Order: sequence, then C-alpha cells, then structure tokens
Amino acid sequence: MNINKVKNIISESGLKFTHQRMVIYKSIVDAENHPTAEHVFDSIKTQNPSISLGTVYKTLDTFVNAGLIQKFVDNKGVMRFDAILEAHSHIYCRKTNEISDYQNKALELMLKDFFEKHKIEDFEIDEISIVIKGQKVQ
Amino acid sequence: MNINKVKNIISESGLKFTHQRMVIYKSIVDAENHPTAEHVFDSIKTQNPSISLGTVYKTLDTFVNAGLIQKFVDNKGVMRFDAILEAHSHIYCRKTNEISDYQNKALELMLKDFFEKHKIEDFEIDEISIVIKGQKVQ
DNA sequence: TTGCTACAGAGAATGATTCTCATTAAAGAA
DNA sequence: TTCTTTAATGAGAATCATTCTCTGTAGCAA
Repeated sequence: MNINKVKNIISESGLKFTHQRMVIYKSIVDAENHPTAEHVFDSIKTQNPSISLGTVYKTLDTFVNAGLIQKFVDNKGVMRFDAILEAHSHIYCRKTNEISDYQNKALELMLKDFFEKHKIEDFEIDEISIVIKGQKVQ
Repeated sequence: MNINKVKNIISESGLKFTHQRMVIYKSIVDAENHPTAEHVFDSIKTQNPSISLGTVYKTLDTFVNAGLIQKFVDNKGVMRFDAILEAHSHIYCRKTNEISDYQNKALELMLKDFFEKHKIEDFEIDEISIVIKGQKVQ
C-alpha cells in the first residue's frame, strides 16, 4: 500500500498524519497473520529505530478506536490486530498456536438468519463470529 | 455440591484429593458467572485464609488439564473458568463487560452439519463455538 | 512562520500469571 | 497406626504484556 493511500485513510479518520502512524498502519495492512503489538514493533524497528513500543501500543489503540483496524485476544491473552474490518471468524491451532481466518458467506448468512429467528432477550447483537479450535493434520 | 461428590470427581480424575482442591472446585461449580482466578481466590479466602493465589492458579490449571473445567480468555485478556464442559458459546456485553452463556442445540447441530459438509483442509476440528458481541438493551 | 495542541519517546508502574524453592500433607506400604 | 515417597502448597520473586506519566517534539491551522 502506498504512502498517499495510507495518508488519506488516516487523515480521513480525523487523525493527525504522522510518520509513526503511517509505518504502523502499513505494517498491519501488510501483515499476513494477526500480529501482536510486539510483532508490529519488530517489523518496523529496523527501518525506524526511534519508534518506541509504547507508541506502537498507543497508535494501535487509536486505530481501533477510529475503526481503522480490529483487535481481539488470542488464547494466551495477547492482543492481536487485524486490518480486515469485515467481521470474520478464526481458526486456532492447538499444536502450532497459529490463528487463521475463516470466511464463508453461506455460514454468515445462515447465522444471521438463525439469530433473526432466535432473538436474545434484552440484547442487541452487533457481531457474531465463530471460533474453531483444533489442530493441523500432516 | 457436597464434599463426597467433589471428592469423587477429583479422585476419579487421578488427582490427589486436597482441601484446597475441594474448596476451589466447589467455588467454580457454584459460581454463577465465569470467574477469574482472582474471583475464585476472593470467594474462598475468608473461609480459607491460608490458601494462596498461586495455588488457585495452579489448581485451576490442573483442573483444566484433567478435563474437569474449561478455560477461555475474555476481551481484556483475563482467563475465565467454567465448570460446564459441554462446548458452549458466549455472549459478551460491550457495555457491562458481562459474559453469559449461550446454548442452543439446534444451532450446535446446524454448525456440526455445516462443518461436516465444509471440511477445512488439513485441519481437524475439535470444537466450534460462537462469540456473540453486542449490548444489553433497557 | 508561529503557536496551539495533540503526538511521540523513555522508562517507570501495573496487573495477571508463572516460577522457584522450601515446607507440608496425601496415599500407599509396612 | 506409623513410615516413606512423592506430589501439592505457600510465599514471594520473576516475568510478560500493557498502560501510564511526564517531558520534549512535530502536525497543522491561522
């Protein structure tokens, strides 16, 4: 993703555009997995040795609040970040601790339909996701 | 739950029966919500001032490994424990941070059926659960 | 270009959890 | 019952992720 696009995304969220924010946003967008704050920090520190870990945490939090990225907690209790905003489900491998995305339109529709027919009393659902636990084979 | 029943459950799992284990197991079983280790510690310390927090953590972990209880991580990254072993889904309230159980046989069957028809490549599913996020109304 | 204000950097502080190690108690053997 | 072995416990130190505090810096609007 190029600088101007990142700049627009950040500025349009009403945030000041800074070098740190650009670098951190790019790192999240380019990440294959679901990086932790530490992962982001490691991925940028060679090119940007002056950016501090605290800034990474604060910036990620700012992005989450601005709706630019998502966060969730993994099985170990560590925060994971993700630029994909469409609600999506995760596959946790017990063996390797990897987290992969799972997306299936049919499943999403099925769940949406199910919860429209089975409302939860006094509760307004914002988001439904699936957690799949198991292990890789072979 | 009475002492003898707890004693049987613990002993039959191949674990030594100790006073601490009994007290901690009873606390989890009797808990309404999804207590943290700290909650368990608080709930037992008046009656058992000599039990240490470290023991609560270790014992809960022992129970999880023995399959007596379940654990999961909440949105803040804190471990939650639960005596109900049937895989079940959770409702997270953004407003109150409460976690409630959600169980629905029809939904479980539907998901089981879905994933039998849509295998994930090179992955063996142990458990599927739903995460429902939203907020209480009224 | 200047000034206001939000942002960043450094490191201390916090909170949950794990670890270490000496002491104690459970459970089977004698 | 008493002894012995071994695992469990208690106390507190250590760790790890995350947040906070405070001072210096840099966007950005005027």
